[in-house]
Amino acid sequence: MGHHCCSKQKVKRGLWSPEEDEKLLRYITANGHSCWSAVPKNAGLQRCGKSCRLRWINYLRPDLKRGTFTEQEERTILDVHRILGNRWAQIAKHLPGRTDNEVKNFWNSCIKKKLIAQGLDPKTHNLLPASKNLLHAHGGSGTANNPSNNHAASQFHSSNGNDTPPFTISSPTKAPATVAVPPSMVPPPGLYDVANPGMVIGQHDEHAHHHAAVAMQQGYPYNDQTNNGALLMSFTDQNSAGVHASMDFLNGSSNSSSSMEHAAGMPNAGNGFNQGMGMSAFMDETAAMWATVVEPDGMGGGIEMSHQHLQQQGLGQEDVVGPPAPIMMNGGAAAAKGVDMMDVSSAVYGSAVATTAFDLELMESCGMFYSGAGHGIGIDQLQWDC
DNA sequence: AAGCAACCCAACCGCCGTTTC
DNA sequence: TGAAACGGCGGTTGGGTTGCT
Repeated sequence: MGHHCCSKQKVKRGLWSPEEDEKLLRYITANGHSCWSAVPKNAGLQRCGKSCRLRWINYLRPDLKRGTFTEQEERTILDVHRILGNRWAQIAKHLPGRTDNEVKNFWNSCIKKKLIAQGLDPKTHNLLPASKNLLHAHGGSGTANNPSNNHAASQFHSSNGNDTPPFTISSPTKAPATVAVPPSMVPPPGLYDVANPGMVIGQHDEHAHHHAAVAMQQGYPYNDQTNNGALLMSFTDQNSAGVHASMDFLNGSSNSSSSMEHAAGMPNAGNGFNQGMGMSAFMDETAAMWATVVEPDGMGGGIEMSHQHLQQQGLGQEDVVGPPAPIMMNGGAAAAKGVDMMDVSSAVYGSAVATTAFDLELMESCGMFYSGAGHGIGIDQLQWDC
């Protein structure tokens, strides 16, 4: 059963001949395509309007970029897909000259396989269960989240006795029904314990200038109910010497990679962040949140927490400041882990310097910061009125 | 060289939301 | 207000190409 516009007339199907291409190209160049259903008749083609539209969009359009995808394009696809999932048209909008069909084909024939080869689920960008099991088999008692749930954060445990995972992947793939954050709830810059809404761990002030802020009162600043992709996703690698962080979104309008550049891009928003300093935070379904602050030189880092809160958690400042120290905040039980962070994209592509066109427009286009009730956090607010 | 399998990608299918009448 | 037309999208298909045996 064909499309209704095709069922009315006898139309040709299959590959387009050069003659047909020329007819369509000539017609649209001269007349445009205000009404696709009229195009085949006016252009003298035995095709349905839908087929003409597809041919124009995917092949004849003059602004199309042909040829293989660049590494940068590849990274952009990966980054955007992580957030949007299989919304190829949206992804393609961030790749000038590329069509949704092209992106989709490239994903299915190339990127998807790369991810699978890396043991990652191409849908969620999480580790595949088989890979998780493999890594769990390295030993150590687990603090793992529900292992049957591929969406949960995956934690692996090294044999070094400190129960520190070799790396951690967290990907909040299930968005809450609605993240409605009234403007009054938009918190000031500071570091927040997501598991305890309202609990301010760190304040932004002149003296504690390395504090980063994540304002996620009840979950994720994410309102795409159909998407299963990860909003925030990072690897943490305790064995890495440098401090790397990843905030895979929020890299502002600047071109940023998915690792350090993302983290460094975030502070560009201004208030609440210092230039060149990034924060990485990611959460899992148990509302656990990891966070770290990254120094621009990649040597410092760690998290500064309020002394009061540290005491509440039975931690001293030295526990979290200094060495790279992402903090896991889960139900108020903070645990300092000496881990560094590496973005999954870098893990896949082995590059931490490539850039992406991923930008704030995307965030808005997917409704990421807007609640259904109209009380969501706007991009401008997310940047803290920069 | 022939046969086969895997891969690529252009095109189709069917659904959905929006617009028009 | 509802039906039809239309445009757009994501999933799927199938023919052509390439690589391997």
